[in-house]
Amino acid sequence: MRTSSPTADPKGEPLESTLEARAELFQDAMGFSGISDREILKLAAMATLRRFTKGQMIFEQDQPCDYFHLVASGLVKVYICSASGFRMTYLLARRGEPLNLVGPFTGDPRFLCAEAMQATDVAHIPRHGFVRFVADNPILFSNIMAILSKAVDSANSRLIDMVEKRVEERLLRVLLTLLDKFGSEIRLTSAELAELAGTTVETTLRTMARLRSLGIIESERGQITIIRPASLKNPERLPLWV
Amino acid sequence: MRTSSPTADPKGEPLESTLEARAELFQDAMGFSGISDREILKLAAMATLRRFTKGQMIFEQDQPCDYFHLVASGLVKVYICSASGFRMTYLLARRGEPLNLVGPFTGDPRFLCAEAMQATDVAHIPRHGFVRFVADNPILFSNIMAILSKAVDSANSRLIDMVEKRVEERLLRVLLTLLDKFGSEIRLTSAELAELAGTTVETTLRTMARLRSLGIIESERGQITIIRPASLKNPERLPLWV
DNA sequence: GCTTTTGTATGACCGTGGTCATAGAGGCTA
DNA sequence: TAGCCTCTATGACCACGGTCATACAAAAGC
Repeated sequence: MRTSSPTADPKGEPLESTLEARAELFQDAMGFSGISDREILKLAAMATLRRFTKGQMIFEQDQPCDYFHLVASGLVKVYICSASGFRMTYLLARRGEPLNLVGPFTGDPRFLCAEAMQATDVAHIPRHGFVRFVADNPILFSNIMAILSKAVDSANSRLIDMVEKRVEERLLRVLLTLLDKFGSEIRLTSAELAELAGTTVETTLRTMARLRSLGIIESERGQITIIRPASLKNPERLPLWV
Repeated sequence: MRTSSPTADPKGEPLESTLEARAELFQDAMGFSGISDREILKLAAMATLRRFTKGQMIFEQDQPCDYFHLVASGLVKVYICSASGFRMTYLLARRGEPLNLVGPFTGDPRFLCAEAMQATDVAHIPRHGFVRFVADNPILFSNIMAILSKAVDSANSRLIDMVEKRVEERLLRVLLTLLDKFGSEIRLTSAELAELAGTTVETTLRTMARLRSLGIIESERGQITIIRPASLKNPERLPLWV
């Protein structure tokens, strides 16, 4: 039934898991609220878990999309990569967050790459099964649309930021977003922050030095601590989606 | 039945139209392929046409989304507007193109504004009716997802362009896109081009002067003619989505 | 133990492009 | 015809931030 398109085998190590554990994962996954337990079990039955090590790719750009991916544990960055190697991270996903909501519907290759930032487990559902499931549970459509609308808005909002905001402002917005999502202890390197803010490592380090001298943050290798969260919460500054 | 939320009356002048004319519009509208004629008639029955003059707003940001909009004639730009007044156009829609595919599903206010660039007619469908129609015609979901996936990819791709491409390259990409969509005669001003490329009018004018001296384009007031289309078709350079 | 790699830190340089200014040409209305 | 607005055009200025360089500390590998 499958065409002989250049599909890629899923990466990562297969992982044993119980149906209940998978069901529990989908139960409170982003975008899956309002689905009955019985339906959730169908999803869980289709899913398989795979384990990825730090730095391992979960999917790469220009590959057809054969699976829907949902993070079960760990942390994943989803980014786009330009021809010249420039990266822009636009999603940091942890347990319960999907990596590719759109891809499974078309199956077409996209620009996106996903990479594990830590040891990470990811649930895979074959795309056709996923699409059929969504068709059977129309509530999912509204959920997915709501998420996509945020994603599109966020991307467009960042576009404007790139034009009219300087690096410091963009970095503050990234920090605010991370504060909302991960709390005041942010375990990211300057390189990772740079990819989120759309700038270089050097400029990020310089800007961080300024923020440190202002007493807004403290930092050590691989970790940033936000000392004065209030100073990030400028009413002009909304958190990004991610 | 309607809540007393701060809904805005639709703008523009009501326009008489026949059911057949509206059906014909939806027939070949973007994203509506694969719908039976009988179903199309239902859509057409829900729709009303409104006329807008050049410069008139079709919807504005932070307004709840009460209608699905489809362009029947003319040209509309959909853009986001920053607090400081900076604009970034991300869609030029003409006959058959929807203005807000996502909004009707959530109804929430978004960042977007839509403005008529010429005398323009737009079909309005109340959002609840539209959502119900989509639920009854699941093919629409895949169509919409396919369009959204392009929109998200395009936004992300432009994000990368903003970081690593200089203005000339971005402008060339915009010109290539416009060439594909409108042909070699592009009836836009430098200000409109600037909003598409994410730069200022002055820089656009300077860059256009350079392209003119290279013999790539010719231009007069309100119009750009691409003389050497081949020179835009660098294999590195993909057209944007719109 | 050593070496290598990764992350942080900072200086020097300078190009792109934003801002402000001025000016003229084309089009519209009164 | 005058007056006004829009669009085009171009010069002068300079700051933000990218690039390249060096240095050092911490972690990781062998």
